[in-house]
Amino acid sequence: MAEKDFFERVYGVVRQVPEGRVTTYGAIARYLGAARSSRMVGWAMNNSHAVGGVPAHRVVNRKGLLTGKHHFPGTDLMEQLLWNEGVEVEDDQVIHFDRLFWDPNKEIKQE
DNA sequence: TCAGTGACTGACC
DNA sequence: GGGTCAGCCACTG
Repeated sequence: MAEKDFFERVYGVVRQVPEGRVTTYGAIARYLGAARSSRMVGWAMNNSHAVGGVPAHRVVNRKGLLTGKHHFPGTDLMEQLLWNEGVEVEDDQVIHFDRLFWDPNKEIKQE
């Protein structure tokens, strides 16, 4: 893969997340070879609004918790977006997270 | 320049 | 098995 910015790689991975699926900060960080820099993934999401086209609502923490929902314009926008894609959310947590989890390491795993 | 903070995670007790 | 600690890197005051 080309030597793109760390953020660009994060965005690239998030954009590849299929509709109705979710992934985690850790999975993305691991895919980028920075498993211990998962916070940077979260930071990238914080900046994703400036880039646009990044379904940040499909990115949750490893527990399937919508930890970043408060960073969305609407209080429940993140949850609404997930519901709109067929992802069930309850108590700020993705239901059947294990089933909906989309691992870039397994789905992409190339380059 | 230094110190604090954050949309996280894994290890340790 | 649940709470605590440290590591990671970038940004802000």
